Amino acid sequence: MLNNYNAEDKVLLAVDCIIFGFDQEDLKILLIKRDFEPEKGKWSLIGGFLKMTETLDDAANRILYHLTGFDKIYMEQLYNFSKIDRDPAERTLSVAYYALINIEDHDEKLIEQYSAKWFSIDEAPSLIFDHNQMVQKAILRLRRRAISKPIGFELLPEKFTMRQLQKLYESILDEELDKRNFINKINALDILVKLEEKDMTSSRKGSYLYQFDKEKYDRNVEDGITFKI
Amino acid sequence: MLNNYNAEDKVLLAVDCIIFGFDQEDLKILLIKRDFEPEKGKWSLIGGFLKMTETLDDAANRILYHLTGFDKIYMEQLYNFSKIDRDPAERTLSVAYYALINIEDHDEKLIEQYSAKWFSIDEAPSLIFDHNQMVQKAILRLRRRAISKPIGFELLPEKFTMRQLQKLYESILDEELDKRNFINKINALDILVKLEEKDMTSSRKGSYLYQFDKEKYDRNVEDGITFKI
DNA sequence: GCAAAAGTGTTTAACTTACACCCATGC
DNA sequence: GCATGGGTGTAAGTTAAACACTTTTGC
Repeated sequence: MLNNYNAEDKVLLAVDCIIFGFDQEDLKILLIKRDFEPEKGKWSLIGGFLKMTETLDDAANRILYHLTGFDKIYMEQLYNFSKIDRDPAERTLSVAYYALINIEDHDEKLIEQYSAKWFSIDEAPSLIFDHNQMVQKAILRLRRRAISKPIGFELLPEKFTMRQLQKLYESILDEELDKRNFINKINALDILVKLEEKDMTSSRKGSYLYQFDKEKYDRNVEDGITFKI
Repeated sequence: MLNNYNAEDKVLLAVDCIIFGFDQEDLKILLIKRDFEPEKGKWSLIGGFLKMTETLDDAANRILYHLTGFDKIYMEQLYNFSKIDRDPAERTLSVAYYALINIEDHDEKLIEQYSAKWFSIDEAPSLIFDHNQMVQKAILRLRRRAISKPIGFELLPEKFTMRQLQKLYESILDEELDKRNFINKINALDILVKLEEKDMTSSRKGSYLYQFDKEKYDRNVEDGITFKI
């Protein structure tokens, strides 16, 4: 270990974002067509480079804001990828972040402008560099989060039906869940408010809308109390 | 997002290691007295800077090897800390790794040479920069790992008693466990071999020694099958 | 009236927890 | 013979899993 910082190597540090969305059917990720070399024209995660004056969280937020027009998105640092030649152009490390956004909220113009597109997880194209690996790791992390705390409301509209919530969990976990057991578990958590309103778009009978209640959540789920879907 | 790598900022990237050990009583971490500025003379995690020619895992291994004389240690990347002024001398990011080593195996000479010392988790001194935060995060991660897979054999000698294993888990989780329930759960995993030998140092009756069986482990626990202590 | 999705409880099985006594040995 | 830590099983409680029928309403 040296005591002279000047003698040390400096590196380029990228931040790449796995942006998850949900369209009431499938879990999706937002990808862009890369418009510069290397690998121009191929699909890629959205990313950018860390600036001297920002933290990694700042950088991830900045990058996301540029593409989607939103800040205050749920976001979490995933892993630092550091294979020597992961970027053929130059030695670059990349810190992957994953983010959850409500697919209906984003600004379509911005997305067009960046040639971005939503892909279902299983239909996503092959990506540049180690981005496929990043996505895989992000899915696993999301899955682990999802079974231990009620994450994922960020992926739904403000008001949603139980069925939508269940479908979201099914697509995150990639398995079917029992309707009654699911509802019982969610209700046991006591973190939602049932509204008077019904959603009439998906059935003749209509289904009650629910809303996530942050206060209830903090009261009932904080302190790392976990549940199991 | 720019398309010219040269215009981007480069940063110093440190790797800091939280080294866990276990002395049959307490969970410990290995700290060093820093012998250079800034913060010379204060306690710190062991660390170093990433070199152009190595991955983060390489760097963490190199740093650990220098201090302990061991390679092939269990190690896992924890998080990338990036607060702007975390190092007052210069903008530096740090990727924290945590490692588990058998406290009896390490090379004491090397440790003396670096003025390193083992501290019980609750008696550790205040550390430089954001190193306390790193340690906290590492403990939480270790705890989460410990309850979901039988990690931690790296912290024990090759042959160990059930009591030792239980004490290790108790010190990781910072709670007392029931002796019978613990043994039943561990046995249910079927990943240990019970030896004929007994350890006579801790009681007159002596207690059977066990050994971790990698093959059994792979056969019975692989595929992310988790358990709960 | 019928198709399509919504809503609702109970029984069974699995797992987790709590708990207390005898054993072997060295001194 | 007694003090010390080692070893062992069961019953009760809790949690998770499996399961099917009725309701509403637009067409």
